Amino acid sequence: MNLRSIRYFVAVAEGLSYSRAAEQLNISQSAISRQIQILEDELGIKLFDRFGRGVQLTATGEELLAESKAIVNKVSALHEHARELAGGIRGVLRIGTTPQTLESFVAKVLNQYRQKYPNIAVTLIEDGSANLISKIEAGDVDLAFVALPRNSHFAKRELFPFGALAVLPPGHALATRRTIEIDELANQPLLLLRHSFMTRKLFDGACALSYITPKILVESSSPHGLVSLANEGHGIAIIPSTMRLRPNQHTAALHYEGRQLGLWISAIWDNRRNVRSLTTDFVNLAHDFARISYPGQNFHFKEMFDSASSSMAS
Amino acid sequence: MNLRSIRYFVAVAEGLSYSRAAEQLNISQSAISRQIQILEDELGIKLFDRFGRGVQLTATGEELLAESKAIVNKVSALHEHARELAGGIRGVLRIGTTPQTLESFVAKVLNQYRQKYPNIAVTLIEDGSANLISKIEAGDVDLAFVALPRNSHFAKRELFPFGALAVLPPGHALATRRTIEIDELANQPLLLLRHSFMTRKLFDGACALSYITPKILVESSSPHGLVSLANEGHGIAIIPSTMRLRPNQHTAALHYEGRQLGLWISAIWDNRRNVRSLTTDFVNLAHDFARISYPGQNFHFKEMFDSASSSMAS
DNA sequence: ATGAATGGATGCGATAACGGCATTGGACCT
DNA sequence: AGGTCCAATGCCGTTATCGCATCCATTCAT
Repeated sequence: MNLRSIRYFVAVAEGLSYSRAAEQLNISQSAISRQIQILEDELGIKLFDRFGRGVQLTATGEELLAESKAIVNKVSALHEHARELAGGIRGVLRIGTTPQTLESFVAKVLNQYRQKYPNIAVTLIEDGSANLISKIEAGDVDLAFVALPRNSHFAKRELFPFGALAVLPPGHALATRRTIEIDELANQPLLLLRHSFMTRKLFDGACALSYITPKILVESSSPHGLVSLANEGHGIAIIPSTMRLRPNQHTAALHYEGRQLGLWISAIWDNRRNVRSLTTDFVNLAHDFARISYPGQNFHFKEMFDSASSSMAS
Repeated sequence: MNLRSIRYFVAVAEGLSYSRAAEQLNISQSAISRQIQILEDELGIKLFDRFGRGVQLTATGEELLAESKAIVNKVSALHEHARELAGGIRGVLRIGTTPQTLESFVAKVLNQYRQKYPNIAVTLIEDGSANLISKIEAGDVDLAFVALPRNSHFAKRELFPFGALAVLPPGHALATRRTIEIDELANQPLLLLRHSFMTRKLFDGACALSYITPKILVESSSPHGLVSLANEGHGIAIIPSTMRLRPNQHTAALHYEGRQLGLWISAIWDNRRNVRSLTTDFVNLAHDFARISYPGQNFHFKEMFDSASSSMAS
């Protein structure tokens, strides 16, 4: 069964004439005649009664007409839908982020994006970095915002740096410093995030490389909680620079061997898959946004930001 | 846009493999590959991501899959529906009859028909003979039961004779007769049906040919009413032999020049149109039914019945 | 009644669509 | 590295489809 014959059938049934239908479809009348015959043979049914003057739908033809119209319409709808998707006019964009990045960055970009492309439904999936990378791999999300390991094969675009900050209790010996070396924290009571946080991974990595075993006082999933504890003098909190803090909150950047302990947050996606314009649009928007403002930009990362290129590497 | 490519797309999407889909559809893998490419080009959309190992639906492909499946299913349904219609398993049969024929004959045949073909919906259209013939002409009904004029070009099958009966008041001079010639009614007060009734038309025709102007006492649309009036002695009622009467009701057959005044009730249809098996089935049933019993068969029409052929003339 | 006009059917040849086979090329596994 | 799996592609035969011209039946007008 062919769509062409169904289309012709509907055209003829609506115009009640082979010739008219042919004209309307910009084909010859013989083509119509043949296709209708093919359809009739295939279905084993007479669709039209032929008179000298014109044709007329049979009772069975009448019954099948509604269904046929529906099919033709459905196909048109499919085509239209596809065209919209191709133009990125409509669709679903699935974005994965960590809760922190969502709050501090993605949410703002998303606002702009929604204004610019109101017909695109964005689905946000919150998860840890590692899980997000799996989701990219599996195709469950189109795009993720994570700090990417260096050996990853995904396409990425670096957006902004984030680093580990130390929040020092008021009056602490290090409270006046703007930067702190990892070694200096060796014997300090520490307030740390859980292992699922990229900040914690960075910190653990630096400790391991420095042969330091940190004194962990508290391990929490709440950066804000750690900051409170620090302010009350319980210890030094290690938090991501992307956190939104009180303006007068004193912090120091964590360094390892004189270099800022941090990574680039990137938009990453899978170039082996079809990359839609929806996706690149979002990435571009995020990139432009990060050039102007990004979370934690007041925390001395200018040099990191300037040094790194932001290219569409694969 | 071609149905074939949509089918292939669905098959691949469900099996998540070109080769598997090809095997399932009994075609080569290359055919699949091409059709998917054609579809992708046509829609301007990537439907699958190609990896070294297999393929995977893109997000857009996912979105279009549901619609595509729906289309494939709709087409299957159409095909199935058509197949049923072709086999006469299902469908709508539109039958036109006069109210009298309906009550006395068609209703009984219809009962049998419904038992035999329970899935066929029968629509009954009641109307006068002339209107029914127009409806056949226009294709508004598939089949009609009427007394057909001799010059009609429709296909017909003669079912049973019907004739004009005279109902005589008790004690009337002609009350013992079994047959009455038209001339004998010349000066009798008559109880007649309206002109829309075939019986009346026959009677009027015979009167005209006999140069008789009948004395019309009552003109009614109710045969039963006429019979009542006749029994009360108001005059002679002229009614169709198809009427159901009390067993002891005395009647005489009306003759014109020695011949029974009557016609054949036929099933008629338009052979220029597609004639479905539903229709011929009903005709055959009606014919078989009439061989065994028909309304008014106890009124001396055996010779008429035997003399006429019942062929599928066009 | 007869010829013109209308409208669908059909034979024929050109062409596009389609499928199969064999082969290529990339990714993955061992 | 070699083998395997799987999709892509070049080549070629087959089928589907179309347009043109023509035919045929019916209808309409003169």
